[in-house]
Amino acid sequence: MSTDVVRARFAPSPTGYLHVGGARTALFNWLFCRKHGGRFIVRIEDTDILRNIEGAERKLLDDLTWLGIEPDEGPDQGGPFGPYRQSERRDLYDAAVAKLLDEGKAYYAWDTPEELDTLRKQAQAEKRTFRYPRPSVLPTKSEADRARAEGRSVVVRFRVPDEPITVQDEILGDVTFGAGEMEDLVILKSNGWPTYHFAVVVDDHHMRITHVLRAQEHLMNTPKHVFMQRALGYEPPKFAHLPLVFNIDGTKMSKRDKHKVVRKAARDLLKAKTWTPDDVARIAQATVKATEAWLDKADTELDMEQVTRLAVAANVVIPEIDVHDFKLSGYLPEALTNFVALIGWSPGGDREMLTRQEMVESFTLDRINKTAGRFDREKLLAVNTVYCSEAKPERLLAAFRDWAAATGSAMQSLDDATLTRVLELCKGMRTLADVEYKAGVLFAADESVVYDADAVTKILLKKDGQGYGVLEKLLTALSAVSEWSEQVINTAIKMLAESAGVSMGDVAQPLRVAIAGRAVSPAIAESLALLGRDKTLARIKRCLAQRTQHV
RNA sequence: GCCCCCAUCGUCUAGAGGCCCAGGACACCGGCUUUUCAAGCCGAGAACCGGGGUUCGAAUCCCCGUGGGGGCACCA
Repeated sequence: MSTDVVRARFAPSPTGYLHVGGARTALFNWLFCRKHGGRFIVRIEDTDILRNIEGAERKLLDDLTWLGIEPDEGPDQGGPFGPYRQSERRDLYDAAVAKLLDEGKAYYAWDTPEELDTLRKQAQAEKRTFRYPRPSVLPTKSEADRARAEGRSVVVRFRVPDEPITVQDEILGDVTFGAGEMEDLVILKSNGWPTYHFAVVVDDHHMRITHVLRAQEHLMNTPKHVFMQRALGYEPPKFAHLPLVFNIDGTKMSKRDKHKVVRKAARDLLKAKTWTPDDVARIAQATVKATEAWLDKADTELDMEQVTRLAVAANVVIPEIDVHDFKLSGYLPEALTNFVALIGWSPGGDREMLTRQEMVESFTLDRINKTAGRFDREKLLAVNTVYCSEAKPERLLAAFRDWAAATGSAMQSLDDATLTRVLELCKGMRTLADVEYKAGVLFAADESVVYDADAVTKILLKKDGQGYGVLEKLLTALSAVSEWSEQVINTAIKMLAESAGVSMGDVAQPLRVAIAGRAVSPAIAESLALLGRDKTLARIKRCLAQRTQHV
């Protein structure tokens, strides 16, 4: 490129939420641009009209924003080389196709899918690698028109030069492909839309893309792209193929994993005769026919809501795959990006926790690995824990509000002061969701407290119901507390434990079960302070009243 | 089947010929702390895929093998 301004892009298809793998690709492109004072472009690759999903583009863009990966040019912000949706750039592709056709570098073809399929099978039977057989004499335009008039579907294929090619990759080094290893690929589909390969080449040129950082699964596409760039007289950009990201078990991370986990659980329950096929359908709120097809691996038969219902009933956790999933699970965007940056890249030394600015400063292509990495959720959790504990109160508050709004948590209604206090009380949290898990009951209605059977047995009933005895004493003691503050409450509880000759745990635990229904809550005195005297006493009474049921 | 890429603890990685009988982080195990759950603190174990070279010297360079992965659409 004649200009020395770095321009890199992230080019997702609007087929769903942003995948974490895609997020990493986007992040690396963004970091690279920031590092070099370049421009980060987002382009929507929506040439496959059938696969486009309504609303997906918005979600994709919103997820990027949430991650702090803001485009300099894109559908939202526009820019000098727009439009930034391929569906709006048809004329560019048409012109480029016409040029290639004119110069004999591309040609018409009208084989039916069935014909191609037959040829492929034939090749397979003969243990031969199938490559589209280029006709020795290329069809003319009028022949193509005639075929079209006869109802044939006409495509345009690129005539791949019969010569070896070496692709220079900034990460992998030189990669050479032998002559005749690529077939004449379709560049214009019969519906008039360009294929991915062609649109990418044309757009990267017109958008002045200087660097293509993409996943390694695209490596084999690169020679095709370079051939096309040469044929069109474009200067190829620099390429850098990023190592892939897999699940911890080495399988590909895909949206299907969500179905897979739930399907396995459902099958196990069916096998154990815990569920019947009718149960599955009832729980999912779908037809038996649909659930059976789904159980037989037809992902599309059930939507995510139905699958989620099954997951809840089967008590399995659906793995997070999309950025949005991680958001709902309570991860901080800065933790997610930090973690994901570390798969296939490292800043060197023993550094791991980096601010975005530090990442930008230390980001170089030569520090990107060639080896595929695995997505270790445990490590992500650890990174998130560190981010939560190091976040400033304001940041944590904002992140929690963001999370609460996204999940529809009831804690949304709390005021800033209270929430800040709760967040402080919950320090040590691994995710934002932990906050609700731990402190949510304190803000719920008294009647909604459900007593965990295990906690009741272990804490209230043991030693002949010692726990209940403590609660009765607590009722009196707490009623008499002069001032309802954490300090005074704490003193009252301690004194009670001392005079009764029991440990702090013997008092705090029953009290915790009384107010929270289980053995988990923030520090007891703080919890009571937050709950308020009336509700505390009411909950203790309610717990005592249910004693008979417990026994 | 054909083409291509890759190879350090269970996982992510540091390591660009001697600084490495290999360092960090997560996980795991043991312990401490503790009114719960988390968090925190201390400690232990844990790897250069195999075989040949090159070199005074190789985790680092070369070759072969093995293993893992990716790609072979009118999907992107």
